[in-house]
Amino acid sequence: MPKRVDHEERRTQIAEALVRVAGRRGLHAVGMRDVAAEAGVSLRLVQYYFQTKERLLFYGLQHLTDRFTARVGARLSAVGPDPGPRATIEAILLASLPTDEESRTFHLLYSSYSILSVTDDALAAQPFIDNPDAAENALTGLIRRAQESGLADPDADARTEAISLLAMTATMGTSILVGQRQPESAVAVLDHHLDRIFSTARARP
Amino acid sequence: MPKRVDHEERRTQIAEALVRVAGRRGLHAVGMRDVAAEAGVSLRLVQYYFQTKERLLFYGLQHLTDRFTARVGARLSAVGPDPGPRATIEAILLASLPTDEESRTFHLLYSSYSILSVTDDALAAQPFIDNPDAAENALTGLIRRAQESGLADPDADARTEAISLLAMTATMGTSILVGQRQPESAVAVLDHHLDRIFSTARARP
DNA sequence: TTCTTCGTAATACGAACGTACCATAAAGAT
DNA sequence: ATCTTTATGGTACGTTCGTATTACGAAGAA
Repeated sequence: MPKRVDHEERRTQIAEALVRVAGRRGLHAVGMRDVAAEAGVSLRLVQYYFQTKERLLFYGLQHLTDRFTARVGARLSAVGPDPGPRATIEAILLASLPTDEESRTFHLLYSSYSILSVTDDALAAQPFIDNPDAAENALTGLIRRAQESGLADPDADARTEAISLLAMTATMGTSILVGQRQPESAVAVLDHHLDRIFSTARARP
Repeated sequence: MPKRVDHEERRTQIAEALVRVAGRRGLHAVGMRDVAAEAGVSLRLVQYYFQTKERLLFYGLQHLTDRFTARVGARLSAVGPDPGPRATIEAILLASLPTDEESRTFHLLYSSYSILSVTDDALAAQPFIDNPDAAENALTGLIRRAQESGLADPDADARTEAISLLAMTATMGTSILVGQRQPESAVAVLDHHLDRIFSTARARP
């Protein structure tokens, strides 16, 4: 046989080509020939490693979320050793905002997949559904721990605030993507709410 | 000539067929033949009233936003004559949540158009961009007036809160759409923040 | 060495899509 | 009554897409 190549590596290479071309022209517009050209391989090879376009798209989504998870992890370690809960939350949220090319692509494609999953049952059954829950649980835990440490408002509802922060981040991310909002504006809004949550003030007049 | 039909009426009829079929199968999957079949007319007629598919999509988007604006207006009048600012805001936000078939379709298609506009310059230049600004300004004004009337926390930043409420509503709407969240949960989160904003408590310990 | 299997290529096929073209009946205008 | 315009239908064209088919060189197995 020929050089016995690593299939997983090749699949990753092709999936990254998919992400690049989809980030440029939109997920709806990418064909198998585009992916092949972008990856520098023949159309037949894309078929060889992913038998069908559907499978290619699934794999691409998986690859996308994996890369994003790794990216958030890297951001977290970058804020220094043992960061406080607020810094941790801020890092997670800011990593989700489309401020550079990679996060822009991620946001665009993740949104595209989500919207697609509404009318595509096969996609709706894919694993990326549990990702939001994980983020929500993580933020809820961080806020709870901050409350126990006296760093955050003990009267705040941790889960509600976690949901709110993630929800605001997502929409404002899309607004940045379509050019309706500047990243600084989004950061200001998020910081506003972090200030509120991470204040030990008890509000009762 | 034949019966001299109202062009605008026909276009509306076809645009509504577009919205229906796109709401069912997704905007990316709708072709001119589908729209023609759904509207009960020939393919040629769709071409006759909209020369190109791009124009059909533009008109469909316009029709969609018009219908939604009317829907929100109807909801507003339904809350009774001269409602308070909070009831008004609540009506606007709840009307945006995809809780029935029409709002579900609106949310799905508006999101699809938005995502599409990121990679489609012609769509990005379309009018639907200013709609979010209008909602943001409306909510900001309502909060400001509530503050002046002593109904809302005078320390709140009206615009930031307006942005936040709309952002949360949008993301949670998508979550409902993809089946990740129940409408009641979204309403609870929104009410939580409305309670906070519409409390006259001064928070300083 | 011969045989089989794996990676890669080129190309063909059938379907679907947007668009263009041709046709025609009906209703005013002259 | 003829002519022109309008609304509508049918259908053909060219392209693109996902997928299938065929082919072939190279490397380990026998």
